[in-house]
Amino acid sequence: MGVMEKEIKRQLDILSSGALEVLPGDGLKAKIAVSLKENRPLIVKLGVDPTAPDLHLGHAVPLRKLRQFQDLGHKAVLIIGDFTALVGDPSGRSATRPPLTPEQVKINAKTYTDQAFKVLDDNPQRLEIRYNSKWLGSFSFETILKLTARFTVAGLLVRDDFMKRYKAEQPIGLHEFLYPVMQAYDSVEIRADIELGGSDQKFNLLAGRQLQEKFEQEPQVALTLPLLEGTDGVRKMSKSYDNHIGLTFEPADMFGKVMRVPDEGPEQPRFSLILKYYQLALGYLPDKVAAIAADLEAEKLDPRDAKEELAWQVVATYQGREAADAARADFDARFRRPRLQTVHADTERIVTRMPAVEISVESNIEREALKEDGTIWVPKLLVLTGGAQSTSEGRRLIEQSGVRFKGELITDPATEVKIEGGEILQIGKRKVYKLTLLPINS
RNA sequence: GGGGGAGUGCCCGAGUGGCCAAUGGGAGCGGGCUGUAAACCCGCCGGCUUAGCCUACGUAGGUUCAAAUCCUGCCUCCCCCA
Repeated sequence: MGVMEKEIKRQLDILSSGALEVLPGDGLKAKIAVSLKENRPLIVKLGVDPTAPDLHLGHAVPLRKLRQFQDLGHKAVLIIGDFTALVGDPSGRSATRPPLTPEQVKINAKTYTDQAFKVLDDNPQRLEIRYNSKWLGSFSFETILKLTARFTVAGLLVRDDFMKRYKAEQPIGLHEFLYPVMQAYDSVEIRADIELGGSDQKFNLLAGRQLQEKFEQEPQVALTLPLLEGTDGVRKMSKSYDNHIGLTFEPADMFGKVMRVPDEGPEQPRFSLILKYYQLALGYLPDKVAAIAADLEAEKLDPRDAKEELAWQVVATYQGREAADAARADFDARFRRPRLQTVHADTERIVTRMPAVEISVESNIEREALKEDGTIWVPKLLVLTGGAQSTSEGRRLIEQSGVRFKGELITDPATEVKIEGGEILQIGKRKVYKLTLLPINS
């Protein structure tokens, strides 16, 4: 095998790892070959819809793949779909999604790129960011007619979710047909060699190929990535399923959420989900993933430790190493060896993230929460600290043995405690507060 | 333009006059257990210093001793025909 062939194979192995589909099957190999022969980087497109400001680990999957391309010297082009977002994203369940204002889109796009830069290489040689309103926004109706004439209704109806909805007699907005068209045009505009997307994007990616051909460009290769399961280990990660791990979550929360992901999904090989996270959420190269898999299999690596490392890496990426270290120490202290009861004496030392809650004498006497002698009804205290939404919830927590004040279990919802400052209040396993008493006039 | 259907707690969804703060599932929360905030088991899951009271079933009225349930207007959504 020649040097060239070896390099092609190396890149192909890395880039196709973890991919769900590569269409056409040998397309990626051909693109890499051309890239090497002509000594030019491939243009790799990833489209982003700035409709939702909250990004989660699932969104990071294509970003990781994009990064792999960058690391091999290729050029990532991030398309911010600000134009499509203005129209309002019709795909999926949430039927009434109000069109966003330009300001919102701008803010969302900023949030997105801020997060994306934590994964991507921001070297301008390797990364370009384009807003599709730049070209789509100025299209005349005539241009649109010419564009749409290149697609047929039957062709669009082939699309899985359109067909399903059509058969199920669910509504399909006319403008929804234009989505693939717009996205396809983006590929033409930037002359994409490869476009990445989730499995739900397959159709749109293929539409790009179709349109590029009409514009006499070499059609792009569509590379789809599997959807990452959420913290339930079953359904795809999504905010609407409440199983997501947000990229902006508090470090401790983020760490815990990763730890909480099951080792494997139902009826899947052991540890498959841990490995999937390594591969997709962290973008580990195939040989490293294989090594972890082997160690797990041989019981050289404890699955708990594998997951802990995973959690650390995730937090480190988005929140920094220090935060990751702290989150890990915190997790160990709270959930690992000792039960909380026995460790309580040391809680203050061990628990790294312990929000100090200031109880203001002045404002709370006015609200009749804190009495003049410094005592307070516990359910009220729980609300003041933010540990409970309502005194009713506070009551429940107490009734269910979830509340400790100065290490002592509170069992009666009517209990009042005296606050002098410095007391530790624990609510459940996760919430620990240190109370600070603010004197009057401070 | 015409005909039909629907709006219930964070989400899905039962409930068609009193037994409804409203079945069930999911999410969430507390406890137990544990390598794990997994799995599993038990409990909670509108508010209120809570054996009681208040507010709630799109919205505004009405019928009734009594309404999520019946009637009317309005709003929103969906389907079919054109």
